[in-house]
Amino acid sequence: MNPENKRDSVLCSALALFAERGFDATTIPMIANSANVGAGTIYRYFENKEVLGNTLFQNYVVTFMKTIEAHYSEEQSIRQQFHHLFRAMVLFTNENEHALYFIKKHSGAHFLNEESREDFVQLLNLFRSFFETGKEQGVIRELPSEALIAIVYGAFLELQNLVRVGELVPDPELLSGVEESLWDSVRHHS
Amino acid sequence: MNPENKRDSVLCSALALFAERGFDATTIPMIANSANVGAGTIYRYFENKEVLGNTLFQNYVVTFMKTIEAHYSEEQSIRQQFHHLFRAMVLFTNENEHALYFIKKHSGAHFLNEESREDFVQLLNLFRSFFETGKEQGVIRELPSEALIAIVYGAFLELQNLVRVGELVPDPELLSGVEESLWDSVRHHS
DNA sequence: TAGAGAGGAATGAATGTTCATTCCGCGTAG
DNA sequence: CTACGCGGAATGAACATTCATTCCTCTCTA
Repeated sequence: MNPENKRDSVLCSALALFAERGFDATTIPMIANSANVGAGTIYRYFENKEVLGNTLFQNYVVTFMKTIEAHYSEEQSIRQQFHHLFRAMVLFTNENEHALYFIKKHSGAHFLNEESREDFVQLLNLFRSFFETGKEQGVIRELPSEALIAIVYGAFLELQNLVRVGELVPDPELLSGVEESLWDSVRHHS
Repeated sequence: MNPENKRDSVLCSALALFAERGFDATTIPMIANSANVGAGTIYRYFENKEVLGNTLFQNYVVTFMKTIEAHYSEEQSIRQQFHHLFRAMVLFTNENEHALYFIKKHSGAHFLNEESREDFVQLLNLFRSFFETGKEQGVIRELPSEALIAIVYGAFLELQNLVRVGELVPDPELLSGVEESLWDSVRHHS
């Protein structure tokens, strides 16, 4: 996001700081400072720190879902659907630095309100229904969908974190290697 | 850990709370209350909150490494070594509730001191050398070891979290299914 | 066209609250 | 009786939040 106004500037700085240090370890003055804005200005746009956190969380969960849905079609083979899911995750990560890591780090956080939690459940449901279909077709491994999600989601986010801190460079070769690895972890092997 | 004295009681309560809510969102009075101890008593045993956090972190990272090493032998085949690594992770998880999740959640936290960070690097090195050997033998997929670690570590911890919150029951069938899934994600496929 | 004035936006010092940490009086074991 | 371990109220620092004031920009007037 290129901050074109103070509100966006606050959101943008808060996202980076929350992802880096966590919600609780980030202070309002830090955010104000990083956004080049007075502390009071933040309260013109957000009722309080929690609202700011929830706004960010919901924004990005919804954006993530849209990214997935935009690249998704139930017509295709499960393998192709998986490819699109994976590409959507990569795309979202590229277009929204810090966002996926912020979501992951705070998906169980205490400051989240009901709406944020529901949005997150919906996101998981996208993945769940994919795996359910795959298992019905005998293409996906017979494990609880929760477990399959955890494997792909956990592995991907841990990788994304390495990229974030610069320990890994996401060139095409690495990406396709990772996609294959994750696919092998969830597919049915005969 | 069965708290037999006040110090252990504090450690035990702090571990559970840090894992649940995170270091920053956990207050000293919360810990004192949960440990059935006065707030001041905590300071008889730990210089301050950071020291308490680092003590826990180092304790469990070291215990985790010991658990792994106790079940490890370089003589065996890579597949067998992987099995032992996996069982060690499960074992450690069973014997030390909350501990692995605490480690994961805080492995990049700002309160960690140099020593804690070094211990964590050592832990990762255990995994790294396993994967390096495996790649040399052509048994493990050609991906950077960092990436392989992230996949196994990320997936396992996300799963362990599901178990922790009760969404998944770790029966033997599930465990061996997960082990196979993770093995398929890192092994070389011909 | 210049200048005054209104109204919204922005600021950061001031406020009240919450927390880590300290301190002191109490009880208990030796 | 004494000394050590303990609890929890007391303290001060750091924080989220508020608000009186300033600053900007647009508009209306002479």
